[in-house]
Amino acid sequence: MSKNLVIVESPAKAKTIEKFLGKDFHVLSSFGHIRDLAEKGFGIDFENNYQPQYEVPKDKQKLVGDLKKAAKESEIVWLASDEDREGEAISWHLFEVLGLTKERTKRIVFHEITKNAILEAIENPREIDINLVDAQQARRVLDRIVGFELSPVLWRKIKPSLSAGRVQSVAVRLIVDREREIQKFSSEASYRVTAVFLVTDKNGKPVELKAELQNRIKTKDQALQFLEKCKNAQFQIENIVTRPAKKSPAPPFTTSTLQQEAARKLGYSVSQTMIIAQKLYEAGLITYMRTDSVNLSSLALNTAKAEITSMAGEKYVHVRQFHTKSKGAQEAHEAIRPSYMNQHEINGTNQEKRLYELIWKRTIASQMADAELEKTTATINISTTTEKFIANGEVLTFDGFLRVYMESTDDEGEQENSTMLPPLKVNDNLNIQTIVAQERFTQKPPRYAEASLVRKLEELGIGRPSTYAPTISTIQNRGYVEKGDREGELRTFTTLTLKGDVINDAEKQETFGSEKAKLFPTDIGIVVTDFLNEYFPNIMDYNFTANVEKEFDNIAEGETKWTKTIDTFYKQFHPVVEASKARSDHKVGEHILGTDPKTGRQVSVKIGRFGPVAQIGIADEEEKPLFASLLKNQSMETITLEEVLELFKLPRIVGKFEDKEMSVAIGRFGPYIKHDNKFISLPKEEDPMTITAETAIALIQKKRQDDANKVIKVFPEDTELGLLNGRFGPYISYKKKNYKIPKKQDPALLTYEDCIKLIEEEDKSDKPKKKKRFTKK
DNA sequence: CAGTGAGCGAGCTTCCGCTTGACTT
Repeated sequence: MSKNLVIVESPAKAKTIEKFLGKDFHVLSSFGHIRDLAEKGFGIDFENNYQPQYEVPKDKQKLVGDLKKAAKESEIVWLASDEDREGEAISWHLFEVLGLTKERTKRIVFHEITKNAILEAIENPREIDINLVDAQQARRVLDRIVGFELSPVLWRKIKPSLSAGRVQSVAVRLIVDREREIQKFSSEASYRVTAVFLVTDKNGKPVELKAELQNRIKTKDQALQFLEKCKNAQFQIENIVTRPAKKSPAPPFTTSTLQQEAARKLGYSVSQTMIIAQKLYEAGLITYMRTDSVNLSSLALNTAKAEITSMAGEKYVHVRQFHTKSKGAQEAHEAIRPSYMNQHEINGTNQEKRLYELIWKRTIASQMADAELEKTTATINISTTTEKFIANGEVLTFDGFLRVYMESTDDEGEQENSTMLPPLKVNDNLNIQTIVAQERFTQKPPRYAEASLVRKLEELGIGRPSTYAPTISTIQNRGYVEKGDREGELRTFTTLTLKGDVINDAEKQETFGSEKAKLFPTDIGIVVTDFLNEYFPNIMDYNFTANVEKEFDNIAEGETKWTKTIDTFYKQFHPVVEASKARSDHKVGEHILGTDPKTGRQVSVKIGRFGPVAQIGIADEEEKPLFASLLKNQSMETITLEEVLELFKLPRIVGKFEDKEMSVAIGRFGPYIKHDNKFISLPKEEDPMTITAETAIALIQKKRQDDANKVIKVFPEDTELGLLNGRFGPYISYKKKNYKIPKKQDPALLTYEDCIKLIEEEDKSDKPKKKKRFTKK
């Protein structure tokens, strides 16, 4: 055994570091935190000054045992977890759990995985910073209190299994607030006026010069008046200004900017990006992918410089060190960059290749020279009015970093590619070709996509690089938010065209506002957010995290005791929770739409056990109430009495087939036909209210056909056993459980005995399943 | 995997941040 044991957080890091340190050092990994508050209950002793009750979780016990053993066999244990609040706490937990002593324990930190950085860290050990650890304990305990006090209130008031927390509830609020902004938004029209002139280029050939009127025009009448004025006007170049301009490269990637760019340029979801990046990291191709730092190691800077020089020449090099702007950044790691700058591309899946290329380009570009431009603005005078046309031109005089990388933006605004202007002189008279006044509308604020929500959270200092992707998943899994598309709407707009002496007035149509893979709040999300906003405005405040972070900083500085901070918070927070529980009115979010004209009973909507539900009658009445789930595209906020009454027209009998009734209804998975106790989903284009018996029969027969194709083989020995074709290829179905078939095996050749063998093998290897924690559907 | 939602009551759900696998419908 080695004399020295080094413990880091990540196994990939351990492998790299071991190479730098040589034989006397053995490097192991803690795989993140090794201890946490007790899983059940609060895990906090409220009677005893908020003493945390820590436990080693089941899946960490073996690891902790191994670490203990390794520590015992080593002379010195080097705790090398990250240099941030969480990392310090990990070191402290290791110290406590492994039973280490101060004499033979050293705490070291490094921000980059380079040999020099690590050797230097070994030269400069320190002790565990208990103040920083306390700041982490405060963070942990606060999050537990907020989450575990609020969630049960939601179970009681709205629906079981819901959740609330410092991060997720604010994330949902952002989406709900944005949705309301969009609803409130009314777009304003104005006229954008563009002119096309004919001028001659260097060779005497006619070319077009496009220019835009300085200000937009408010109304159609005014636009017409303007065009009238232009009919007999002279157009003359009044002024030409040319000025140099620069574009600078974006900083290298952090977790959040990588997620944004991968979404924009490659169309990856936030979690997809992280999974692919993890692969690249484990293969040693990139640095750590969960980071808030834009910092690059000096090694990286030097090798990037060399790479750019050999690729493009020294002129293209501009070494920069960027600085993190985001709130609450802890900068324990480098920016995300390629491990080796001279590796332009990699082997791997297509997705891995593309993500790597993106990271490589962004990193290299960040160390390249600014792009240089020459911007030209020509002002064009109109003889009959004081208004001016402006023509903009742009010439790239030096491409600089643009040679490898251009950052994308979320703006879908009307951007015109600026190009070079033809040669112009002041006082030149211009030949007008057309002037077009086109009606344009102000745009609704866009809904958040996954990545733009992450950007907003980061901006507010809410959440950490390691939690962005899980948070996005959580709010979708809880049913607060749904990712979806919205089809664009059609609208007409007016285009006025002046050509010669004639003004043409035309109406055209365009679609607008279509959105893809955006986050929409559900009724549950809206009701939960409204409820939390009402009772817990402090927690829901966009600045709540930033405010408590200041408190944590004070603890880290040793100015405040962490239990004092928690005590102050809890004494204020807990009574509010109790008060919200005591509220004895009906379900939160319930509202009454009117009365059923047939029975005179009350019609209302609320969040039920299975989501939004409409109800006729109330529970206390002698006659039981009737219920019907809202449709996917309906919202509790906007649904009308008429629409609700429609819902109760189902189930509807559409006719008979083979002497059995066919009925249509809407279930958990959408509209379906029920016939002979079998269920058949309706395709999207069929409306359950209008579907005919003929169509229904056709669907039933199609379903029978499909089912027949599904079966590869059945066995006379046992009717419960079947070989079937499924979404993931052939499989064995037995007693309602599914079993795999080995890939190389031809399923058609399997005998009854083969199948039973496969089933027994798989049942045997079925390990006791872990609690479903992340993958709950 | 499917028409649920009363009422009774037991027992469960839940947070955020560090880390990787295991796991397949």
